[in-house]
Parts: sequence; structure tokens; C-alpha cells
Amino acid sequence: MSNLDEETLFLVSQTFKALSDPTRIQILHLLSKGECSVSTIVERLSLGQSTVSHQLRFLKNLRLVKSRRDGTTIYYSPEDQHVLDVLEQTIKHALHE
Amino acid sequence: MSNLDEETLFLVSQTFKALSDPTRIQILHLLSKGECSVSTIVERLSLGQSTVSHQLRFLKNLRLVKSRRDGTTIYYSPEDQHVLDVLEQTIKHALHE
DNA sequence: TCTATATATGATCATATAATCATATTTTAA
DNA sequence: TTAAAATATGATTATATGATCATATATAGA
Repeated sequence: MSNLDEETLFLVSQTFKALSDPTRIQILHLLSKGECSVSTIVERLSLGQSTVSHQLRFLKNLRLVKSRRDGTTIYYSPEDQHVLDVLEQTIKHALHE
Repeated sequence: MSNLDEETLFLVSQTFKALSDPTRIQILHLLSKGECSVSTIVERLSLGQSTVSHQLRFLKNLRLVKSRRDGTTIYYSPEDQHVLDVLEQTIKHALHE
């Protein structure tokens, strides 16, 4: 496996940290079914608008989700299949599958 | 993708949390090269014995590492290839690969 | 049994994190 | 250009986390 300098180590840990919160996992899991606007995420998951916006920024900073604007609405979706694979694999691991 | 009940959500988040700390990533990364005793990990990574022991317990609780005893020495290794795959994939993601 | 070695555990404390509140920004339409 | 709707941002606060210290436990050998 590739070596880990300090900077990479930090980036990797941050990436996992982005996935280590139930709220952010819920959001990413919802997005895995198709892109959603912020307000849709708020409704579907019964979360505060500010909470969702903060968490989306976190996920986006780590390139786990991407966004596109349509008018005043911003749609979020998973950055790539890679991200969903890691989530899926870890769900399986957690479920002893 | 599989649905996520509250309990699974928590387990998945804990699993990612176990991988979200630089110290624990270093440990797992070291173990990916071959099993190590606690004292070897302490030496190789220049960490405190108590720190390593605490972190190994965390990793083991989430089934990310396993251990075997030989006399007074306890050897740790990654639980399975699955775990290493997730680590490897995330390292690649962090490195934009 | 007594000692030494290896590892684990419990408590403490400084720091990091997530939710919330209030407010700001951006875009569209009237 | 003003208002409304959607989203983002900054500050605050309660809680979670990780390193460290002191101590406990377990195993092997004298």
C-alpha cells in the first residue's frame, strides 16, 4: 500500500471523519438514490436547514458530494461512484456481511 | 443500496469514526504490511503504550483488527482484506487518484 | 511464589465537533 | 428595485474525543 506522509494522513482522516457522523451518512445515503436540493434533504431527513447546509459544506470540502445550481435551488449528488463504494462496503462490514 | 435503520447508521458511523483518527490510520496502515505486537507498534510509530493500547481496543471493537496471543506478547493484524480495501480506496480518493 | 515484561484499563483534561440561532447572501420575479 | 425564496455563514454551547498519567492484569521464568 502507498506510503502515508503527514499531509496525506490528515486528508485521509478528514475524509473518514466526513463519513463518521450519522447525519452526514444519512445525507450521503439519501443522495445515493438520486440528487436532491437542500430543502428536499431538510424535509426528507427532518433536519434543520442550517444543519444540512453546514454538513453539505463539510462533505463538499472533502469532495464527497458535488452540486449544481438551478435558479435559487442547489442540487447535491455524490461526487463519484468511488465514494458510494466505500460507503456500501462499510455498511456491509458493519452488518457483518 | 441497503436501507439504514438507526442502529446500522450508528454502527456505520462508529466504523468510519474508528478510521477517522490519524493515529488509528497509522496503526492500521502499519498492520497492513504485516502483523505487529503492541510494543512494535509503539516503537515504529513513536507513540505512547497506553495510547496504542486504547486505540487498538477501539479498532478491535469495530472489528477492524484482530489479535492473537503468544506468551505475554499480543500480535495485531487487520481483520480482513475488506478493511484494507476501504482504507486503500480512501487514500486514493484523498490523493485525487 | 516472586519478579519482570507486555499489555490493558480507568480517570482526567484540553481540544474538537455538531446542532442551533441569528443573520447574510444569492437569485428570480413582480 | 424591492420582496420572497433558497441556501450559506458566523457565533455559541453542550457534548465527544484523544493523549496522558497512574495503575491493574496476565504470562513466563527463576
